[in-house]
Amino acid sequence: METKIKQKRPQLDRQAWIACAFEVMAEEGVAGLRVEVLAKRLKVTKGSFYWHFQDRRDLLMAVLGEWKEGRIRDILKQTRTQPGNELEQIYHVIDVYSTSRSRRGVVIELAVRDWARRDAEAAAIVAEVDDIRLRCTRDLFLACGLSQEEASSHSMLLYAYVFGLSLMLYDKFHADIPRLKRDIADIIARNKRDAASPA
Amino acid sequence: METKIKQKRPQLDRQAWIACAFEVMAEEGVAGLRVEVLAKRLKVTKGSFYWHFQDRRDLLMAVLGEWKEGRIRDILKQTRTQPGNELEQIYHVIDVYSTSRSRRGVVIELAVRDWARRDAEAAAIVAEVDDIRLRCTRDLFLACGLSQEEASSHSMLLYAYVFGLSLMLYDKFHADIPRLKRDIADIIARNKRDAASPA
DNA sequence: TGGTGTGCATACGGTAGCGTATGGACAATA
DNA sequence: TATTGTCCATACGCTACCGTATGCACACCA
Repeated sequence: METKIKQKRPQLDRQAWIACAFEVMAEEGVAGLRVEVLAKRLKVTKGSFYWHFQDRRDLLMAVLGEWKEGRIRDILKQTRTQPGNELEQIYHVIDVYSTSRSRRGVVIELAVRDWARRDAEAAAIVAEVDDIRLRCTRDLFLACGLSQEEASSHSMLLYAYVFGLSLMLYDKFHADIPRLKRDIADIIARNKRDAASPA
Repeated sequence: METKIKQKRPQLDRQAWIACAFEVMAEEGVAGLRVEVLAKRLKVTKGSFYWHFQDRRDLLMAVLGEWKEGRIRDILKQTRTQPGNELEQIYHVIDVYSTSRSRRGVVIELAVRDWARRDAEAAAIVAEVDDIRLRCTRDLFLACGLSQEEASSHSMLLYAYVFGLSLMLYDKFHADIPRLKRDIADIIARNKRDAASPA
């Protein structure tokens, strides 16, 4: 004798499919992003899917666009700061992008980059995002007084490090990983420490 | 009127299938590693495959084992050096593992790590390889006079950097990428440079 | 010359997935 | 109340796979 719920399904839109696609992509990668799998998750049939999307690629491109916008918005947010606070902000960026924080975001990031290795359009988007990110943190290093070349090197090191870290399985290597990460952040943020702090 | 070639196919063995599997994995990732695709490449049918292998997973495990052995052999080779030559060897490792060198090796590396994200056995192998690599370069840093903690940090930074670099698309960022890479290698190899070289 | 095992071909059943065609429920509207 | 548009279900054909069963050629061996 259950209350007769009207079961008014909220009507799906493209956004709902895209959101679900990010979920699946985080778990299975782009290869696992199948129309019928998404349909099953959303408890509809693929008749619905092909109403909202031209085909599978249409969805993939929508996912890609959304990812790009989100990543750009995020890096701008993470690197915007008050003048004088740039060094602290650099540490913040390293921390935020270091795996442990948002496992989900990292996994999606890796899935997209894996995708980009075999798809030109995805590669173009990733290249664009990478370029913006590199410039954002380079500007932080510039504000800290590094030269153009130094700032560029450190910015590149920063990103390569945080992404590379997300690829590795280093649990057995050292007992105090957080400490290692702090030391590494120091190296990336200002390798001048040894020269400056004793002065 | 061609010479009547006897077409004596050389008889395939497991090794031939595994070698072909590495090729396909480099191009398509683990997801693209299909029995019938390999068969087509080797110009046989899958009847042959199931003669040499139990099933698809049997091949995958063989690939994984081979990858592990090769990676361990390689890191031992790349980090073995004469006493006193350790710093140079560190630069060598950074250079060798930096993308541009062996595109093929890098792509396979990424494919395996992508695989490890969803397969426990692959993850275990990757963890083992990572651990060995981290220890190998840590020993180089130790020989250079760094403390245990410093050596560990630098070793971790080194690997995260080289793998992370292979994930990125940074062409537009800077005109002289080789120079940036050299500067970064300096940072990783000895962040004491600024303190030491003026002395 | 018959026998045996190796290495592969052929054929089959089964699943998963793509995209299409068509129809039906339901709401808004006229 | 009839009409129209929106959103989804159903059913279909097609391809790419997996794994199995069985047969066939050929070398080697007695």
